[in-house]
Amino acid sequence: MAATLQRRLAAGNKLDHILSCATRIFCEKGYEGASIRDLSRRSGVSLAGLYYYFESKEELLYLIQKHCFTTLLARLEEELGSAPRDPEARLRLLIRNHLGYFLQNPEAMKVLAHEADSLTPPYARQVADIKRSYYRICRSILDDLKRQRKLRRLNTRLAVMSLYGMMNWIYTWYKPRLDPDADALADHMSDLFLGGILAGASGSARWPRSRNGRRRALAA
Amino acid sequence: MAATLQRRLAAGNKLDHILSCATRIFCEKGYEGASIRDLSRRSGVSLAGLYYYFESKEELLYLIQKHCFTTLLARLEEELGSAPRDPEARLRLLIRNHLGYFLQNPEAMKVLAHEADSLTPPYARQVADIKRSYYRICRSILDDLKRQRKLRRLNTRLAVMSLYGMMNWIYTWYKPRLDPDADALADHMSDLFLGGILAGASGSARWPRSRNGRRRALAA
DNA sequence: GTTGGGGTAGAACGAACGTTCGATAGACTG
DNA sequence: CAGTCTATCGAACGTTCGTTCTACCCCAAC
Repeated sequence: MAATLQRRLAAGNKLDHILSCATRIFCEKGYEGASIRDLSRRSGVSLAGLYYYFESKEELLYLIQKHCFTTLLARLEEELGSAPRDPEARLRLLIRNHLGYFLQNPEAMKVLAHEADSLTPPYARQVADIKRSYYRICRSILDDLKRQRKLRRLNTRLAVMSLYGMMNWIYTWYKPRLDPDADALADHMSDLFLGGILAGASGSARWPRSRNGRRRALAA
Repeated sequence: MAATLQRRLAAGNKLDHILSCATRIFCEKGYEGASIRDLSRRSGVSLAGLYYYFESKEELLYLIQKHCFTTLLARLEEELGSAPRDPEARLRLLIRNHLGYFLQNPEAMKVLAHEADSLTPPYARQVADIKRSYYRICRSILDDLKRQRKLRRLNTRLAVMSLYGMMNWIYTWYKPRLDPDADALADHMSDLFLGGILAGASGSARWPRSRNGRRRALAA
């Protein structure tokens, strides 16, 4: 194990090259659909040679996911460290960070979002831990916002999941030529989400609840 | 081809059984990760016997996706047919229809959302056509809403995609015991989305644009 | 009572899979 | 110069894949 690590440090460049090829292939064909032979062809490394750099196909996916989530989380924590205390500002920062990283690394983004369930327990747990940290940051910002604005009816779990859904779904539709850039997209989603949170869940009853507990649609 | 159709009509029940087993397997292991042998075991039909009912593994996925999208679209069109003209009401109805169907068929939902790219051209195009119809209904409702409320800055494409992202991402996190039921979820997402659209994109400038065209976060 | 076709399955096909074996070439170490 | 270690490869291993071949059973029609 220690020997493996040393090897990797010595040959870091080539592993990086392999990982970036693997990311592209997983993105194009999915984890299960991609083969080590595809990776061999694309990277120019022989089939057997690849196994000098990793132990299994699954570890390959793990390395990609771990690296991306770690980077994403580290960037966010750094930015939040020197950010204002205001929850709205912090949430906007989180969204900008998330979309900025995702649109800069669209292939990795797809592998993160689409292969979230492809790892089995030994690897899956480690990635899940990082993801949980990332989730919790967003959730605690939202809890702060809820307190600050007295949003009594806000279900923060649902809100977090809705926000991540909006953001993570991007990989299925985003066209760089057609759609706005990362910052504009972040503004759009920040406005949409914050507008919805602040307008809908406060006591202002813009959409009054009907008797059975569901909201009625307004007739005009 | 006509003979194939006749066979299927005659033995419709068994094909249904196979399709429902296949849906569950695709849901659990993904399209690429699932094998016809899995399906044989689960359905109780021999490996060769299965091929009496479909022509290939890919057609199996196609049949599942086509059936689900067609049902979803038909339900929506029926409900919208006898619905009020008001775009907000119609949008709420669309969301309720979408989530209602998805949470009633969670395995199929995952296969639709997660294997959207797994079909190759001959099959993919037909499914894409149905999806496009479904997308356009939502988009045209949003265009109506934009006109009605004079939401000058609303990018309807982004709005539609954000909404679908919120809704389709559900399959990654929804826990029936923990989370609200379909109607409550539909209300939550309707309020969030409509609140965001109406508050953020109107001329009211709740979040003033900064000089470079991006919005500034408020300091309180 | 024979015929014919719908429905079924055992066994096998060739191809592709993830992984490993054994060898080799070069570079550093004593 | 002998010995070790890193990095690499061709070839092969055993397994599983999607699919098909062939034969069988059953039951209705003639």
